[in-house]
Amino acid sequence: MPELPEVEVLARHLRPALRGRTVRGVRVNRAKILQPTSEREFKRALIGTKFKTLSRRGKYLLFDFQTAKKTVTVLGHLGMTGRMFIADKSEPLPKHAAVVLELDRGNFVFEDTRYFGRMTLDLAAVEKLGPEPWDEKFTAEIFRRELKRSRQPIKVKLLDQSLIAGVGNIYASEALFHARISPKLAANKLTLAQTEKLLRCVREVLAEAIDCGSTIPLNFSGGKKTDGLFYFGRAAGALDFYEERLLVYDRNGRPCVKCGTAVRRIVQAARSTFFCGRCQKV
DNA sequence: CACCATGTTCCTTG
DNA sequence: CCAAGGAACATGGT
Repeated sequence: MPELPEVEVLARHLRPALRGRTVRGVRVNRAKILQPTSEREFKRALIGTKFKTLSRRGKYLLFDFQTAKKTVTVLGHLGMTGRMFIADKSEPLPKHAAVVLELDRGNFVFEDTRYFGRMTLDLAAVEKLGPEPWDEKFTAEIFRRELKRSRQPIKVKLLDQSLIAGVGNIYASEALFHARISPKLAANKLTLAQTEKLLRCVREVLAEAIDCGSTIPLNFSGGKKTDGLFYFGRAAGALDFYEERLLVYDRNGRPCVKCGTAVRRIVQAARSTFFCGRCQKV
């Protein structure tokens, strides 16, 4: 479930659920998820600590746990299929529960079928991130200056987390559609006006997704497939609510909502891109 | 069997 | 040194 909006919504749900909780024990079913932190190191650092705060940076979650002496920060990333939720201790763990924090009340479960996610004490990844989309210092001028250095298609650059943090494959296509810019346009060819518009659209698309997700009472504790997958309504077979919000993503061959032309799917940097060849000319 | 999937990192090539 | 492309990671859905 992982792009910036989903991670932000998850953080908002987890924060109150973790408030005041203490870590009594830690279970690791997939040590790979912790690397480069070792299982022993991870357990020793966390057992006995108390949850303090949770923040988001790009698609990463930063959990602060506290002992009398110091703060321990855990970096979480959902990869492609990761989910995090608080479950009653009586509930059976899902098949791919990678890490479980046994709390004084309930379990914090990190489940990830493909195990691409992370739960680690190594914070190096966040230091490589570019600015948050809403960072006021991240102006269109600065954005454009960075884009000038690359001839890669703009869609591919939007996925570069060191350029701007949090945009993923779905919202990259969506933002470009909103901005009426072709995903194939070379990054260094964007005009300042286009760059301004794109930055505005990235912000709008992400903000809208956060709003939308935040209004939904996610049930993270259940085993249902749809839990937490709020933007994947179609694949999860539910919520047409979402379907309407994604205007091009995963809509290959279906009519563009603005002009009726069939939405196209192309492959860029080994990832699907969806766009309208008529609305997104340049 | 084939192909697809919300992400990141590492390796190679130029 | 950098940019760019592709494979790898691991599992499941269609």
